[in-house]
Amino acid sequence: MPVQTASKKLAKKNPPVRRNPDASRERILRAATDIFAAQGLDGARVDEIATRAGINKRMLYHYFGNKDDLFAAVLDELYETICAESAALDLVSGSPQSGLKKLVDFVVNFYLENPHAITLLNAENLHKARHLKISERIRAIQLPFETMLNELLMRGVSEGKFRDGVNGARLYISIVGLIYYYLSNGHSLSVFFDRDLFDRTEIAAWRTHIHEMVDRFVAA
Amino acid sequence: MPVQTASKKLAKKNPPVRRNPDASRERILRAATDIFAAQGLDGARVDEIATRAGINKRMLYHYFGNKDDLFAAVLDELYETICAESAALDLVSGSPQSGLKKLVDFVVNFYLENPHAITLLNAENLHKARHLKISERIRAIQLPFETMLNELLMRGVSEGKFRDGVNGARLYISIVGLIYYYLSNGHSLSVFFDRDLFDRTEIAAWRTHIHEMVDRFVAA
DNA sequence: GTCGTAAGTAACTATTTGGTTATTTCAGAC
DNA sequence: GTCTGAAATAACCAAATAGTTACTTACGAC
Repeated sequence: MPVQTASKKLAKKNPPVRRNPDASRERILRAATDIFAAQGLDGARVDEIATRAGINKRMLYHYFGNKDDLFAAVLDELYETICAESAALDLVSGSPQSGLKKLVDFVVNFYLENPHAITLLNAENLHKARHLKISERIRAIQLPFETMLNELLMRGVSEGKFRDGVNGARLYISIVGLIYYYLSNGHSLSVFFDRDLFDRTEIAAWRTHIHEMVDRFVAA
Repeated sequence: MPVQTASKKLAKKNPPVRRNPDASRERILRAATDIFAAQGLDGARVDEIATRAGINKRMLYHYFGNKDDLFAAVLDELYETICAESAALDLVSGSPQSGLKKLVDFVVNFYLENPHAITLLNAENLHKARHLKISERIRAIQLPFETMLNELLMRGVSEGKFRDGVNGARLYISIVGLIYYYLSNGHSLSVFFDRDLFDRTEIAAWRTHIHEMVDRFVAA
């Protein structure tokens, strides 16, 4: 109680307490993304998120309701990003082979540049993707991407470059799986295989490896 | 709760309180495996593990020290199992192709039959595999497996079945990655691709898909 | 038999943690 | 100008939770 007199009394040394709802919301989301990614949903601490965001914890509840909904907001943003960036890819200009290369590089780059994504998606799947279930919007963005990929494959077939019968969805899951597992379980794998899989050259070699696998899989 | 009053009151109706240290330890480990797998390291509750194991929480601390060490024990058993079962594979009898098929089926079956493994390994890698770091023993068991796999590949090359230059470790990581990611992120993926990837026929198709990818990757 | 040790139990505690209450203050609408 | 609702803060709370204490009891060695 006696402490408050200071903030109440003098406007002199009082910091103006600038308001900025959008920025506050954004900073909470950024902090939550970092900390949920680093510690998981259960490992993350609301107080730590608030501190990292540099806001009062009460604001976090003000903007996001509760911890679980905050996590859902983080996830939603991630899903949105993945879908939007996938859909924004141009796979049709150029040859089918170069289109496929572009897709592989995009996926590899995405998970290399967004290490958050992996641990967040793991946390989400540990909880059986319960935050995703609702979103019809996701599906709406995802569909064009699937269509585009299948068209790419069909064009490859008609041009005699790809074999027939390759399923687009499965190919996509394979590409993601190859980079995702490598990064997600890289710590274990590095011990098992006695080398640092996060080393630059090792990662570069893995990228080449994925390209090879994909090329050979679709080759006519 | 009301049942326990019996044990407190009279020695007459008192159940003898049979001792069985090995069984107790084992039950704790089983319960811990289940619950760590379902909730993660941070999500799991020590009380819940104790209850599930049907023992007093104090015993858990008696046998395993603390929560983290219990998790380490669970992980250690898992690593041991994976390495032992991998090393026990016989990849040399039969043709190189059938040896490789056997390996793929083993890996796929292992993760299908041990769904625990995936969430446990994810929990471990969220913590940067800090429970694995020590174990030289793991590496000692893993090495023969690597050697066996490389020999299989070399034999395939010399028999003109496989192409040259395929790296055993990378091939293995690819195989695991393909089934692991599919199962680990199946909940998200099922929504994205609007079908139930955990359906029996869907899983069977995925197994075939992995076989195809591997075959085409190593083919001469 | 008896005795020391390990197995087992119930009740407790210090702390952490998600979430609230009570209150103040800024900023834009009118 | 002033008024109202949203933005912001500090202090608080109840429940949950990892880990303990103090004690009892079975069991095998001798």
